[in-house]
Amino acid sequence: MDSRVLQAPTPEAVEELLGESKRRNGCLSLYTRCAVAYEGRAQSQLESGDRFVLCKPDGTVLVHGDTKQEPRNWQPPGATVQVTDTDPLVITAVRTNPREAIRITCERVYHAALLPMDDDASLELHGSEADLRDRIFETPSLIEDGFRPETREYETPAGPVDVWGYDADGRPVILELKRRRVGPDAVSQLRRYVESVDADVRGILVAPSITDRAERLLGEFDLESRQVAPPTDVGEQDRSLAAFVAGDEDERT
Amino acid sequence: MDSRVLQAPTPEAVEELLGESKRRNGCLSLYTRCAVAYEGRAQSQLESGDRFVLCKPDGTVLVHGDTKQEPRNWQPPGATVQVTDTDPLVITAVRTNPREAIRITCERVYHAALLPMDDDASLELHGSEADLRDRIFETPSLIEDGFRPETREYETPAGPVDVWGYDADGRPVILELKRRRVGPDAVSQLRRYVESVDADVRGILVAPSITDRAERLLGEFDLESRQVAPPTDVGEQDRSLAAFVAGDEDERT
DNA sequence: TCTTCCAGGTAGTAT
DNA sequence: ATACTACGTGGAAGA
Repeated sequence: MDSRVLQAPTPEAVEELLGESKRRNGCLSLYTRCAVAYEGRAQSQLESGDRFVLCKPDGTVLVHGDTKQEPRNWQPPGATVQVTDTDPLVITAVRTNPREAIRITCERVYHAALLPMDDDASLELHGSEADLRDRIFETPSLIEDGFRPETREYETPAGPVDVWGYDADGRPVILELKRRRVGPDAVSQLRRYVESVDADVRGILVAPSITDRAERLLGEFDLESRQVAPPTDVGEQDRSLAAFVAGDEDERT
Repeated sequence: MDSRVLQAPTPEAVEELLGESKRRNGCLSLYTRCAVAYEGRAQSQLESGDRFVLCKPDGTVLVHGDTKQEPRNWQPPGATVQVTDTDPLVITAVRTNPREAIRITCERVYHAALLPMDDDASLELHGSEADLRDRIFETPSLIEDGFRPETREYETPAGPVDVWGYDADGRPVILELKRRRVGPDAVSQLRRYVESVDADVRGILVAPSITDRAERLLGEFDLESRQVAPPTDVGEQDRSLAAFVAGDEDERT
C-alpha cells in the first residue's frame, strides 16, 4: 500500500507529500495547529486551533475541529491545492465558478500522512423519496381506493410534480411526496404546483407526518394529506444492525 | 501533545486507542479498508473500499472516500461509539432521537491515530443573510426612497418574516432576504408570508439575482423584487487572499 | 453551464 | 423536546 506517515514533518516535507499525493492520486491528511481564512461566496476567518485537515485528490479540502459533523471550514471539489509558503507552512486552495479561496496557515504540524485510496464501491440507499414514490405506484390504494398514478416528475410551469394521477372520479391529482415530517414549506410547494395547472386538480401532500401549522395551511388552501412513510424493509439488509436500532443493546452478533 | 500513531495496528490496539481517545477527549482517526452499514432514518450499505474514518469525542463518526466533500457515510454528534468485535474489527456507533446506527467493518487498518485537539476559536463569517439584513437597516434606500424598516423576524401565522417595514405612503412592506440567487421556492415563501397577513401589504424579494421562472411567478402574484447583495467588504480581512480570488494567480504574499 | 429539487441533509434559534 | 429557516448548504438529474 506504501502509505507514509510523518511525525512533526518540516514544511518542505509536507510540500513534498502534497506533490506525492497528487501524483499518486491519494489523499493528504494533516493533524495540525492552524488558522484558516476564506474568501469567495462569503468571507471568514478562524483563529489558530488544533484541527484535522484532509486534502482529497479531486481538490476537496476539509478542516475538521473536535466537534460537530460539519467541517469548520472547507473548499469544495475542483480546487487547486498548493503549498504557497513554507515559513510558516501555508496551504492555499483556489477554485473557480464561483471563484473562491481558502488559506490554511499551520503554526505546527503534528502528523502528515499520504493515504492512497482505492474505493469504487457504490452506496446502496433505501428509504428515499424515490422509494416512497415507487411504493405508491405499487400500492396506489395507500392514497385512496381508485387512485391511478400515471406520471412521475410531471412537468408544470411551476416545476416538476412528483406524481400526477387520477382519482376514482377521473379528477386529476397531484402528489407531493416527502420522506419525513413536513412543515409549511412543503405546503407552499404543493400549492404552487396545483395553482400552476390550468385544471380542476386535487393536491395531496404525502408524508409520514405533518406539523400543526402546515396542517392549518393545507386546510386554508383546500389541499389534502395522506400519512404514508417510505418503505423500511428492503430485503438484503443486515438484520443484526436493525436489532441494534430496535433497542437491543446487548446484541453483539 | 502526546499524540499516537499506530501502523497496521491490531483490532485490540484500535480498541485500546478508541478508549484512550474517549478518556483524553480526542479524535480517533483510521485509515482503513472497510465496509459500512447504516440503519435508522433510512438504510444503506457500502461495500468494502479504502476510506478514512474520523471519530470525534462528541460521538460524530465520518467515513470519507477519496472524492467529494461529503462523507460517504456518517453518524451525527451524540452517538455512542464502540468496538463491538475484534475479528474482524467492527466499530459501531448508536444514537437516539432518532434511533440509528452505523457499523464499520474493517478488513484491514493501515493506520490508526489518536488526535488530542484544543480548539476554542470561533468562526467569524461575513456575507450572510443577517449581514444583508443589517445592511438594509443601515441603508433603507437600497429598497426604495422613503422605506422604513421596523422589525426583524416579524412573526406571522405562516412563520417569521425577515423584515417588516413601511413604504413612503405608510403601506406595510414585507421583505424576504436571500444572500444568493433565488428560485421559485423563495417566491413561494414570500407569498406565503404576504397572504398570511391580514392587511394590504407589499411583498419584496431582496436578492443578488433571480431566475426566470421565479421572476415570472413574482409577477403572477403581484410581488416585487430588488437586486441587492450582502456586503462583501467587512474591514479586518486578509487582503492577499482577496487578491488571489480576484484572479491574481501570481500573488504569493 | 444553469435551473430545479432532494437530503439519513446539518446547524442555529426561539418556543 | 418540537418547529421553523438559513446554509459559503452539497449533490443529482435534466435542459
